[in-house]
Amino acid sequence: MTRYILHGDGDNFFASCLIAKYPSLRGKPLVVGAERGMVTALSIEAKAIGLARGMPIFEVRARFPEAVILSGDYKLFAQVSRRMHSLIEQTTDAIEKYSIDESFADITEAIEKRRSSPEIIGKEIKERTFIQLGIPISFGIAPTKTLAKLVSTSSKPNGFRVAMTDKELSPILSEVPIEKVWGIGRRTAIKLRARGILTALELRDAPVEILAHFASPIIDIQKELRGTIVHPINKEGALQQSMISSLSFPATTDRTFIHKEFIRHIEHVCARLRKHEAVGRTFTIHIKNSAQELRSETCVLPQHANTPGTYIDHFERLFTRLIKKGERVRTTGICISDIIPQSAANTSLFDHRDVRENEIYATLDQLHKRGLEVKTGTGI
DNA sequence: TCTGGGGTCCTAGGACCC
DNA sequence: TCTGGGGTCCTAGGACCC
Repeated sequence: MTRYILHGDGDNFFASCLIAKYPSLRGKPLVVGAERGMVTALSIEAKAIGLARGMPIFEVRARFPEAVILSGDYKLFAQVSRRMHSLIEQTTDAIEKYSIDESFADITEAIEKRRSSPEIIGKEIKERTFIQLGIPISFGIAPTKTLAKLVSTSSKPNGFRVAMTDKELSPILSEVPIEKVWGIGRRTAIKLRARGILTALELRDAPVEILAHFASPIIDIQKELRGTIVHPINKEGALQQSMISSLSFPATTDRTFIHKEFIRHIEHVCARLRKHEAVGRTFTIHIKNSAQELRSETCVLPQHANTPGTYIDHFERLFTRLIKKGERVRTTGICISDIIPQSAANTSLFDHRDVRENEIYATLDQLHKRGLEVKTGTGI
């Protein structure tokens, strides 16, 4: 049975949030990203004068003195994001928060229950979010997530569009270059183009023989473009599969500094694990050097854990293997995966030190919750 | 000890997304 | 064009077991 899938996507989300909070910014060429030294978001006016994402901030200052340059306010963005999500949730609980400024929702039941239409229900959501949040969000309604994303994008800026039939969808798909289709990146686009597939419409209508040369994700995308759901709505609730912390700095060969950065990453991710009452087991550390090469080392812990001491024990071995003498390092990062709920971990296997460490960190987390700043060292 | 086949975990990296 | 931080999923070789 055909479903009505809604996709909501904030327009220039970071810039729009800041404009909603500081109305005096409205109409100005606003650039967000001062804290990273790089443009991460732009207002419409900033795009109009030729600014683009990824541009270094020093270049913006030099070439566009009229631009207003701000740092991102990630607490504000997260807050607006949560509200956007909960406003859609008033219509259906079959909702997936896909990213900070995007949500998918299945509004089929809402339409049936109220004997209504996708146009009416969708418009309601659109108006509700615009009035409550004061930021433009574009919405698209189509039979699958892949199609809904293309439809919402085609409706920008501040748009709303329903496209359920071939007749409605084909003209939209014919305007979409192949690399703009969700899941098709630069590499795959090159291969598809080599076989004469240039648009979303051409991918939808491509014969099986041609797609046989490609891996299954492409076949899935084609199904979605044809209106068959391959990627269902993922409701909230599941734990993340991995947690990452990484940070860049001016390239250095200072091993002590690099080491300290890693320890901070470990403490950071462990704190997040504990916040989610989760534990992880697969531990990867990575660096990027001045030649932009990315290298990593991985190990699997004997048991799941969420306190720094356990990770630091294994970290020393990985660190020695990873860092070459005299290498100029500009990014360090760690990733903890194989994440499961703490309750599902076999705590009876914890050794005594783990138990002790867990108690200590539980106390620290409690203090932290009460707003007391607690500085931890490098684990126990 | 080698020969063979099959399964699973570990590890490193790639491609893609926002 | 790889700027930057946080994610997902897939692949392929090697280790190790039966």
